[in-house]
Amino acid sequence: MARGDLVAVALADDVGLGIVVVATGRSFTLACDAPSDVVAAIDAELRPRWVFWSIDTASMLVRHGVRVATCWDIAAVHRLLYGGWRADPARVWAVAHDLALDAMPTEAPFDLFHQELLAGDDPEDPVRPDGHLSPEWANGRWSRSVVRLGRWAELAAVVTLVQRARLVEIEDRPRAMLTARSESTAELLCAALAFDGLPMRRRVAEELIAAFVGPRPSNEVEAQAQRDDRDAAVLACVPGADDLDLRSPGQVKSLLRRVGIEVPDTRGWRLEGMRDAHPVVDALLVWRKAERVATTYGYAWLDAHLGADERLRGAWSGSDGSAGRMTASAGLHNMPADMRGAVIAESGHVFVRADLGQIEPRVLAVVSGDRALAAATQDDDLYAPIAQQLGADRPTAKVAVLGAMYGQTTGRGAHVAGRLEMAYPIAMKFLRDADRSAQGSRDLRTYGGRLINVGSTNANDVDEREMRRIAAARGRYGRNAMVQGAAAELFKMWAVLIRARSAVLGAQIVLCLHDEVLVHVRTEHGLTLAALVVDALDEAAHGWAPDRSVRFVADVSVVERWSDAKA
DNA sequence: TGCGGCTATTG
DNA sequence: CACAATAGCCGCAG
Repeated sequence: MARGDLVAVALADDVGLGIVVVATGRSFTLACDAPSDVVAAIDAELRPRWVFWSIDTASMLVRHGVRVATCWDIAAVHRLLYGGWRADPARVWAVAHDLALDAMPTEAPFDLFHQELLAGDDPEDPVRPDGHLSPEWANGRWSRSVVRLGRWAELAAVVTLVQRARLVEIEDRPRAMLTARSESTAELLCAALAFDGLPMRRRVAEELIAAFVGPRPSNEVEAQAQRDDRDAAVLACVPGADDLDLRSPGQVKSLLRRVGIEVPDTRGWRLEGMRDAHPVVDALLVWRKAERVATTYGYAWLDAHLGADERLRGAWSGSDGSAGRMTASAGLHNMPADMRGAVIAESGHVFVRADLGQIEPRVLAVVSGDRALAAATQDDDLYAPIAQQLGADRPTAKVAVLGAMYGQTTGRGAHVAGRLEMAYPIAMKFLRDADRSAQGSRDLRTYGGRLINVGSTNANDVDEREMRRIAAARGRYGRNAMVQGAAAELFKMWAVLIRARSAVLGAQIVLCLHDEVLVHVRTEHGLTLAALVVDALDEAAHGWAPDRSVRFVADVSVVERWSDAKA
């Protein structure tokens, strides 16, 4: 048996850790409430692909100070195979055994009536007579017993085998097994990201916030006074508007109406061009910026998410429920650019920051197999050769390509859509096919094998016009999900390779942002790590798209502040 | 109190 | 201003 095929199941709950190693068809329990150094030793010596039911095990291991190299994350693979987000053991088990989901048992209230109903069940068997998993077991009955632990681990091994078989069976998706592995290992990365946090200097962050909303108020009265001052600056622009509430879109609309500005909504991009129409417009936009900082990225945000060790922590998910991008809470994925100046490497450390250039059109070239588009990716800036091909300027070419990937049908991009179709017919057909499938409520599967669940509309609920509008939106969603999803798969392969290769440098990935990665490392290893990150992209891209006809590029820099790197 | 709408931030 | 996400406040229904 190959080293990588050795399967070890790690299970963890609040009280401890258990391990079962499965080899050549026989399983034997190594330990229950095993010390974490046993896990670490097994990982170092045997390098198994650990099997986890979910990221919870990885998180538990990380909290115990153990970072294993690779894993098979049953929940992550389930999401890949079947789409959506729900992937608890009972559901995964049922799907793996083709059992009806609506017959899935829920945990019975502990009373005599249900005791009666369950009389035929064996509490020591996690599988009920109807084939479903016992909810009691799914909720932790396996813990603190060597025998039950072994039984629970066997089930995980069984599910793993079913999942592997189904990945192989997916027609026309040869990268599915590879994707399942990297999606699994990305869960280990997420567990570490949540634990480690993003270095952020509290004093600097507070200064940046103060620049927008003033010093930290010491009580609620002061906070209210600051709010009132901000509001007054806007309301003073319009006589008699003192009692209007700027936080209410309807009242903002009437505020604007008083100065002769009639708008269907008050979104920033709509008001942007009207700054000259009346002073209140500019005042309102400035107010909105400050209000955003005050409510979402202000002192309360720091207090809630920035630890005493000056690390910003949020919850990480290896894939969202649709196309499969990573998600993060606590503002880690939508922190205003102005706040990035506070993301500063710790003393004696630097960040290696890298982002993939123009990843979506390059990914489109791979997944569609369009040779003409692949040729364009040889350029550092692929929009340059595309513009030349279309006989248009670069901004127009870029808008057209992005519009095709998002499903835009109006505006400047649509103007050259015909020429885009002529120049890159394979890529355009790929997008159109995805659009059409999704419009018809047919599920899609990404290049790496992720199922994209496409909803449907009940014709009774809406009229014909609304029906078409929803179908069109579904088409745009499907079109984009095929590109965005594949890009997410490539990104995660890159990220987990960086994680694996940079472990010897003591490096820590501290942020993943769709096409960008931030790695924290001791200063003396900065340049080595930067080179490693570039090599990792080459390796990931080659494994993902072996024919090498599409070029991927990364912008890499070694910096002390995140904001120093913005290209 | 929960939820949809509006708004803003990011890729 | 199309695709995706998180997140806050308002207004309304229950």
